[in-house]
Amino acid sequence: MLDLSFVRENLDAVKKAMGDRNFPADPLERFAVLDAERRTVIIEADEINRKRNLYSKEIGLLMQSGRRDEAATIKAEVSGFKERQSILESKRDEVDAAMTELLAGLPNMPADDVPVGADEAANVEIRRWGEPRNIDFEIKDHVDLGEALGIINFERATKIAGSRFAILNGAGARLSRALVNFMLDVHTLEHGYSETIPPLLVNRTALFGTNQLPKFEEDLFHIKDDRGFALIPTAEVPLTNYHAEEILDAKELPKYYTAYTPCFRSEAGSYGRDTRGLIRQHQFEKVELVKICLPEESDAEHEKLTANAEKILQLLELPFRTMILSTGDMGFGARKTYDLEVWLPSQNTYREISSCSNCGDFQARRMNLRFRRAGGAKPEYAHTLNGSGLAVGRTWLAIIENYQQADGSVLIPEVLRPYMGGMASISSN
RNA sequence: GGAGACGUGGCUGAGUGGCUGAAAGCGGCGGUUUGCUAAAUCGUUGUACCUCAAAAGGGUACCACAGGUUCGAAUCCUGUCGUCUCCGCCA
Repeated sequence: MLDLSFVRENLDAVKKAMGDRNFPADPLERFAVLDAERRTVIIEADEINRKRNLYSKEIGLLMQSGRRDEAATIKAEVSGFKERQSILESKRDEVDAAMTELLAGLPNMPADDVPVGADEAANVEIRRWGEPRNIDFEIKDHVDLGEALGIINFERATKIAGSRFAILNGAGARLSRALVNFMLDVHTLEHGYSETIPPLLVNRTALFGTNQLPKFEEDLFHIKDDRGFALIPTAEVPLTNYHAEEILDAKELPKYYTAYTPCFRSEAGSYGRDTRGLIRQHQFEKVELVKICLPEESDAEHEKLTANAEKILQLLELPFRTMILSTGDMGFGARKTYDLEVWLPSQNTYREISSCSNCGDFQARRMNLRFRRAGGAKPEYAHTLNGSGLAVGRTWLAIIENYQQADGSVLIPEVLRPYMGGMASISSN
């Protein structure tokens, strides 16, 4: 969420940012009016409260000195305030709620070095790692390969749950488990992240904190329960909210958290897209990276976090490229995002496998996550970052496709073999 | 699921209708003392919003959260959420 006085003082810059993001700026047309209205109401409400407090104090004093008649006179007078007071209170609530709604509905300001552009076509490649393998036989995709190997099953998943679900079997399930363990080991043992097993159901407050609410309600699976639970769409939600409403000591920062969790997304509005295979599922596995850090360190931490995710692809020897997303393609809460895209032979292109974002203080303000520098300094909002390290399902299919052999078998990347009990390839016999 | 207790500032913990934004202690910050450290001692120390060109100053709100009673609520009432103890059940 953007700061009220920031928006007030930088209205034109905010409008421009909304435009760059392809975001309708019309909510901002209301801003100045609403802001003025809000202040008018606050001034009048505070003033009437001040008078009431003054009179009430006087009544107390009169009562104590036994002058009950005088007290009663003033009492009668103050009673007259009640109606006006309650009108002002409700007006104030109304205006405050409208302002919060307006601000909570605005996306983050893009960082200065984010390319301006309408959509993903304006994303800029900043580096590339590895060479796509030259495959001199007919390339199959992971669905054909996996089904032939008996390690993935879409039909039965559809029978049990529906479309956009998959079942992994045997070596396929084990490969997924191996990937999770491998990723967590690298991030905890080499990159310094603290492993966490968070709740998979979260409340609405947490969802507001990481900006799934109020705008992206329909992307979530909601639990039929009066506590307002939803299934997490990403472990970013529980990990980032971990320190919500806290004031951390600056010395404790940065904090690095990682978690493996299933993630659940309704994929409302993506009906025609990626219907084949494992790319876009209602339920998928992900190892998430989250950092909470000082404002002046977030850019450097963002680079490091992105490098941490890239490291996994390098160790797995999967070719990828790193993109910086344009203003039009960036997520709601991000001020800057790097996407990692892995090479998929079947699509002859690179596809997103990780998204690493610096959210600045945008989420911290929503969840009141602050820190305090040495001594009696005022609390400040921390910066939050998140990234996939990596999406396990997409890594799984990238391995199947990139490591496919002419006979339909699939080699296991060297680093994963210890996690697979020494298995060197998956084949149908 | 049943019964009971509780929820106060960075922390511990007083406070059962007005003089309480809140005692006291710890911690933090500043001063004095000190060769340094430690100790002692004095002062200071919540957050948000409004007002103000700014600062100073002034004001309002906040004692889990949301309502209510009252001229006046941390304190009384109702609901919600959470924590603890005992019983039951369970991975």
